Parts: sequence; C-alpha cells; structure tokens
Amino acid sequence: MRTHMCGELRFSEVDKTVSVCGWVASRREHGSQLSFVDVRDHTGVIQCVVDNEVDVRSEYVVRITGVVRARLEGTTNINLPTGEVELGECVVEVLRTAEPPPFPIDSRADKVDENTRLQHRYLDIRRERMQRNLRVRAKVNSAIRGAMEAQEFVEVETPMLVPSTPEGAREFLVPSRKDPGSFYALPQSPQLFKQLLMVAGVDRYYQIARCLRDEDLRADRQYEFMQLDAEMSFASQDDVLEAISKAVEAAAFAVTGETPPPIERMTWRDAMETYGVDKPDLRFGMTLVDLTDVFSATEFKAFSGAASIKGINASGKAEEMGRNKLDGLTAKAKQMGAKGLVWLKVAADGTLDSPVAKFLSADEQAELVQRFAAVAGDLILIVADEWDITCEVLGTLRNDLGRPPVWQGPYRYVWVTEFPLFVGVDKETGKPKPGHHPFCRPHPEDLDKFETDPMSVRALAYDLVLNGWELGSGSIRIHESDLQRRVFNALGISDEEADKKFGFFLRPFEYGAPPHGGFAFGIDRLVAIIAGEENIREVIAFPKTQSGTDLMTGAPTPPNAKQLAELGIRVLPPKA
RNA sequence: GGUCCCGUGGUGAAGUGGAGUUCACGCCGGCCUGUCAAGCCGGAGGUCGCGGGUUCGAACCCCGUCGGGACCGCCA
Repeated sequence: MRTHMCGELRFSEVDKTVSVCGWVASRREHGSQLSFVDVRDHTGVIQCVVDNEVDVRSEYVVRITGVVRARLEGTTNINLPTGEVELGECVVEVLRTAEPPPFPIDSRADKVDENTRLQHRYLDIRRERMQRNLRVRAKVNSAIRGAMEAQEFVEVETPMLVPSTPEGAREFLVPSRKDPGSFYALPQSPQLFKQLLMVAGVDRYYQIARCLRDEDLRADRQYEFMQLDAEMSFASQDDVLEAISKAVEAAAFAVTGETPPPIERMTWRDAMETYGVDKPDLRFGMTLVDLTDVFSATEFKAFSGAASIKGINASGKAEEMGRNKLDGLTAKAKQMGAKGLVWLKVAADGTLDSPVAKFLSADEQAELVQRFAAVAGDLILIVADEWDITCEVLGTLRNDLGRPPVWQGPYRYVWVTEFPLFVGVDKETGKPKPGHHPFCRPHPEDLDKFETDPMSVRALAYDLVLNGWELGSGSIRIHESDLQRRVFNALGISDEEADKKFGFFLRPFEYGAPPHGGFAFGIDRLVAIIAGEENIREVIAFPKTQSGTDLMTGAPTPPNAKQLAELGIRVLPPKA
C-alpha cells in the first residue's frame, strides 16, 4: 500500500512518486484550491499539499500518493525532520473516517488526566512518546536476549500455572475446574523452576519472564511485570554479576548508544553507613557523616551514650527550611523510630544556630563544622540512636531533601553486595527472619558466627540499583542439605517443618544439585529510567491503575453464575 | 490497612459563600492559494464525580461515597 514511511522522506527523495499511509495529524485549509494535510505514522509527520477539495478530519486514516518536492523558499519547517520537503500533486484515499479523539494525539496529552489516557490507551499509544517508549522497551528486550545468548544462556519457558508457595508475596490464585476447591497460583517469579533447571543440567538458564504479585501498586510496581530471570551453575558471585552486567550494559547501549562505565560495587554495610539505604542513589552527595566519636564525651544528653551518631549536610538549605518544615522533618524522623532530630543552621558568621547549640561545647561545634565542611547557609541534620535507625532516618531525609527525579542523568548503576542473611526478629518465634529467602548462601567467612551471632552473618546476596531504584536482586544458593539445615535451625524451622514446607523444592536437590546462583531484574523499571519516565505505566502498553483495574477493558469483572458453578465457587456478599 | 493530593463542556485551566460558571484548545458551519498543533467570522456543547448536610443562597463550607494519583505499611 505504501512505498515510504512518513518520517523518512528527505531531500534525496525529491521527484519520486511515493505513497504514504497514516493518520491525519492536522489539516490547514486555504480555500478550495489549497490545503495542507499532515500525515503521521510512527516514524513521523509529512506535509501533503492538496490542490483540490478533500474532506479529511483529524485522525482519518489515509493513503496519500504524491510527488516529493522541495518546499518553496521560506516555507521550510525546521521543527520537522521532514520539513525541507512536502508531497505535491496529492491523491488522497480515505481508508477510514474517525471520530474526533478525546485528547490531542501529541505532546499536549502529557497534561491530560491519566484516567482519560488509560481509557483510550490505543489513542495514547498512537502518540510519539508512547511509540518511543514501547520501541525502547523492545530494544531493551532484544539487547538482553542477545547478551544472554552470547553468553550461552538458554531460554527456557516456565509455567504460569504453578503451585502456591508458602512464603513471599501474596499470590494470584486460579481456580481449578477439574478439581474444584483447588487452585493454581500465578508465579511471583520462576524461582523454583529455574533452580530445578540447574539440577537438570541446563547450566545457564534465562527467561524474560512475566511475574505476578498481588501486592499494592506503586509508580514502580504493577501486578504483572517483566523480569530478566537468570540462573547459572558452577558460578561464583563474580560470575553472576558479570553476566548480568553484560545484559544491562547491552540494554543501555542499544538505547543510548553508549556503554555505561563498569558497574561499581558497594557492600550493604557501606551503603547503609554512607547513604542510609540499601538502594543508594549515587547521583548526589549529602552523604552520611559519622559523628559518634565527636560526641563520645558530650554533655548533651540526647547524644551522650548513643550507639550511633550521624549527620548530613543539606548544603544551602538553611534558608528554605523554616521552622514548619524542620518540624515536619522531625516528625518524620520520630515516626520512623528515632528519638528525635537535631538541626543546626550555619549562620553568616559561621556560628551554629540551633535550639541545642547551647548544649554543645565549642570544640564539638568546631568539629561539626569541619566534618561537614559547612559554610554559611548550610543545614546540618543529626540523629543519635541505634545504628540502623540512625542510618535509615538520615537516608530517608537525604532522599527527601536532595534526590533528583529518577530519570535524570547520569545513570549510576551499583551492585550492592553482602546483604545480611537475617533481618529482624520474628515477633512470635523470637527467631531471626530471612533477609531475602531461606535458600541464600551465607558468606563463607561468616559460617562460624552462625550460632553465636546470627545477625552479623552476611549472605552471598546482592541487589542491582540504578539511580536509587532497586532493579533486582539475586544470590548464590545453598545446594547442600547440611548447610540448608543449619539455616533452617537458625530460623527456628525444624527438619520436619522444613520438609513439609519446602520439601517439594529441596528434595530434588538430593539427586545432585550443582552449586548455582542467579539473579532477576525488572525490565519495566530499567526501561522507564532509560526512557526518561518516572512511572513504569509509561513504558507498559496496557497497565493497571493503582487500585488494580484496567480502565480500558474494565477488568476485573464478576464471573457469571455458570463459570462459578463449573469451578465450584460461591462468592460471599461484600463486607458491610 | 494508613497519610496526603486531585475530580468544573471532548481536553486543559479560572472561579474558595451571592446575578447568567469564565477562558483557551478541540468540535460544527462560513471565509481564506503557502500554511505548519495556520488565520478571521459565527455556532453548538456543562447532572461543577455522586449522595447527604449547613445556609436565605453551595462548584465553593461540612460529612459520606466513587474514581484517579503520590507515599507508608506490604512487595521473603
């Protein structure tokens, strides 16, 4: 039907007779003798000159045949890539008329309520922004496949109807018709299957896998999302990180044309000490400075004896942070479990302006100014508490005060390694809880601390972080039963209970599980950041709203009585 | 489960207790031979999300509800 795409016509095509197909982006009529029709396809827009009357309206689908010609002098349009040429002597065929769209099919719709965009997603996707995002996504998928295949990973598809597993995210359940009262679960990840593929000798597996989790939605979370899921046998942590790095770098290169610098590494401990979060945003400073030693002999009661005292310097923020906002920060710190928040403003004469300044000695004040390299107009925030609270509170305040939008460059990837094996304590059993999942391999250097100091045991577990967003995580797994038993013991899970809960998963390991480890990262998140979006809905063709509905199709909808009867399901009346 | 924000013609905004809800874009009709998300003239189009309350009077204040969003919890 067409010989060229709209956006590709250039000076080099002059004098050629061409046909283009697309949608009417706009028309400008100058009487019955002359009108301009801009035709759009996903490659761009070309101006077509019609010398007679045509009745075409916005978004009519047309095929236009004409001769490419240079535009008259003074009428080129520098805003259009095709702006040096136009189609003349046009014959217009209307392939389909169209209703006026509910919003303009261009960048003006960026301001349209997302409701409306989602209700008419097929029109939203017609826009350049969405076309670009979906094509970025396709490039990322393709580059990842290429990188994984070049490293001899084998793509294996795993089932979508799987058994419900005891731990982890809430699952979507699918009723069984053949066995009423029984349900499949939709997979929150292919974890079980990929590890069994290692037992099966696949050696290197990958899949661009759809994962489903019935947890509340966010800007960076959808019920369904895509992950690069991978697992390797006979591999060290370095092997896994290197393999995944290649996939990420290939994806970035495919879109930006630049290979990012080698992805740096940071231990979890260092991330918490310096950034106060396990997903540090390395694009800005305001790092946490340790002050515990400064106040080791302080008279100030709030600081004296505190396990960990740290602070951040919000450079130049003293002026804009009035009493109200500081009270807000304090309230947030307290809500997060801190006993309080100390703030000090550096005055023009270099002295510290703060309600607590009078409790601090001259030496302490001088040392503070020096540690933060503080100058007039700076705002220093200090928390004194248990180490984890001090870090978390300041990390949160640091992000609140300084973090740029996630898409803003430069891209700062970082591997966060050596996550703790256990995090927190189960309120009921008094036993440690797994930081990740109970199959993560403990750090070999910490094996002797297992029974004596379990909370200090590190795991061979790692996250990949980009601009403060967690892209994904992975670990080296436990492949031997004796080590697995020690972990279960530390978790307070008896052999009997372990067999009951996880036997289906662990029993196959008895047939010869190789040492293995893997990783999974979220493609939606990676694409969003590379595409310059701060919401993954912008890189998903048909996303759901925060309450989990699809505004275009109306899903979810109630089933009919026949469906329910077949499934042996009776629906309870809604709660009063 | 929680906190906060938003909801006014098709779209985006203005209107924070008082006459007929205002404007821009879009839409429809007319004019127009070089425009370019054209220009000029005219026109149509609104349950102010919904329900209740306060008031002489509510788009506006209060309560509830629905829809959407950001975040916390949650996401081993």
